[in-house]
Amino acid sequence: MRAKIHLEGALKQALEGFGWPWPEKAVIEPPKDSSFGDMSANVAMMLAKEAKKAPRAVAEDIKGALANDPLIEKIEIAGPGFLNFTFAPAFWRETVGAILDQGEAYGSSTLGNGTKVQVEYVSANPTGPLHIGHGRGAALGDSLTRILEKAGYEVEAEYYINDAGRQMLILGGSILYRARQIAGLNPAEPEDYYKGEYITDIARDLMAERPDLLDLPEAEATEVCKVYGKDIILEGIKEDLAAFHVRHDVWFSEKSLVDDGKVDETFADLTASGMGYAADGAFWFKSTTLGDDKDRVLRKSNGDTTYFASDIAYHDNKFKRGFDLVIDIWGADHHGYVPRMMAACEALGKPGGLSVILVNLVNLLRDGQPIAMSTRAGQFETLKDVVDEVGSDAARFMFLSRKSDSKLDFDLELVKQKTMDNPVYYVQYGHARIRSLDRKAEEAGIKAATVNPDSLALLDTEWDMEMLKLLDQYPDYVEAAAKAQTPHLISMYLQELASTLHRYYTNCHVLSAEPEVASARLMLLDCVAGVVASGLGLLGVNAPESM
RNA sequence: GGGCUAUUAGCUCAGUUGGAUAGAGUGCUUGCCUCCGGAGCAAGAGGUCGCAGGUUCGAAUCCUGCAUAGCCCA
Repeated sequence: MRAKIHLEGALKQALEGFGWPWPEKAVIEPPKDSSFGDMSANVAMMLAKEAKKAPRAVAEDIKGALANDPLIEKIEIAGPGFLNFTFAPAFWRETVGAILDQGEAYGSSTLGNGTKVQVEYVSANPTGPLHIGHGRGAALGDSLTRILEKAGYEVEAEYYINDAGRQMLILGGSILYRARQIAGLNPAEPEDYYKGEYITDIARDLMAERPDLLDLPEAEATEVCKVYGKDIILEGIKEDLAAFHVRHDVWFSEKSLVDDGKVDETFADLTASGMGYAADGAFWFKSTTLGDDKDRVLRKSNGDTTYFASDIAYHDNKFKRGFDLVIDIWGADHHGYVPRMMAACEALGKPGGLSVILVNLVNLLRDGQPIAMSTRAGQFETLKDVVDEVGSDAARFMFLSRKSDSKLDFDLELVKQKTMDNPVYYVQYGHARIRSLDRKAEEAGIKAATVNPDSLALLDTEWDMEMLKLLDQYPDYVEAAAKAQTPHLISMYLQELASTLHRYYTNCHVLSAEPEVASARLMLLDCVAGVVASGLGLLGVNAPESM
């Protein structure tokens, strides 16, 4: 980040001197191949037309203007018009000071500038325990929350409880059915019901608490079952999420939305803005004006409101709570719903206010063999089972090491392994290794150096430089992950950081070096451990002192 | 039937707004311990970026068609 800021400033000044505009699409970043230098800029190519010169000639002019910068050691021009910069070692060494000064705040930025963001995720119907697929959404949402906060956004995490629809009636009916079975009444099997064993457990508990249950009228009994079941299941969901270190600030009830008349309010708003109308005894959303192929029903002629209607009202409510940006995390099977929801937000006067992240399927495997999952049939691997078996850290890292919108193979045996097959151990081991070194150093009476020109000058090997350059990039990765809403960038950075650390460890011995050098290296490794811990923290993964 | 998303090394996957010689890990081959945790490090081999056109100084990336797979809607 320091390198990027310095270079951008210097380039802007140089371009201003020539009277050339700053190209909007300029890319200033470390080149993919480090043999090209420390930082690379493609501005010359983009200015060629403006300056009426060949890209190479433009690059030569810029190079001349920056020739006297004391922090830049070397400037090279590559064929296509890239300017490649190599910074002086002294510049990189100051990264240590920046990291130690900022402490845990290192990596934060003002990118978000206090923008109010809501991240809504998991939001599974309270009709059964969370399964592995919900776990992926949970890891993503929680990590994104942490990353956005680090990047200067004001974030609220929310769980939307679908407690008003048909699924809840089915839940009530399922519990009642099991209760009657337990009582030996031989009831008729419902058309559609949840078959999991947990339903029977809930029915048994409820009967102990309400011995009068089966004497109640059908509708009332179903209602009692529904409310009781929902509360129990929701409690279980909260426990599972807590064990997975997932945070929700607000638990928002769909039922409260309906009961408070918010749906009708939103209908009125839509009518006022010309985006809603009544016809054929129903109420319609005029989505055709926003590119949909047909208008959508919000309230059917029989008076029932559709899922879409409560979703619009819910998003209306979110915006009225003052969020500048609303991020929804959904299962990828709802992708067809995205344009419609986007259109609805536009109709609510918030174009661009909604961002939907899709989370694809998780294939749960054991030793390469698929484990069958089906919620309705009651046979599935729950999130709890998986977390109990492989641990929260390994599961979260696995979920967050791929971009969300692609299918993920989750092999329990691989995720559990404490080997190179499993990147989370590689990264955590890096942290533990530094801490182990700290303990050894303490025994030997060696302390980390303080930041001063003498101690910094001892960080003079190629591995020191490599390490410092990568540490300097951490804030850039945080910003990139926040902008693109992709936590897996952090995971990839951490793997690279760990790899560089292990290389450093092998090539630059600490305790056997001269005492001053050992102290300087301990100081650098303190920075590395801090950044590893910070990055793992963004993923919600623990940074262990020893393993 | 209409639509969305994917297809990159043997395998699992990165690749930001179009930019340099397309990158990691794993697996395979071969090296490195009188030394801080070898749970490590290093080197090598491995590619028609699904196929065919197009756009331009330049395409894994953008456009069109086709193939295959998954999902959504009717």
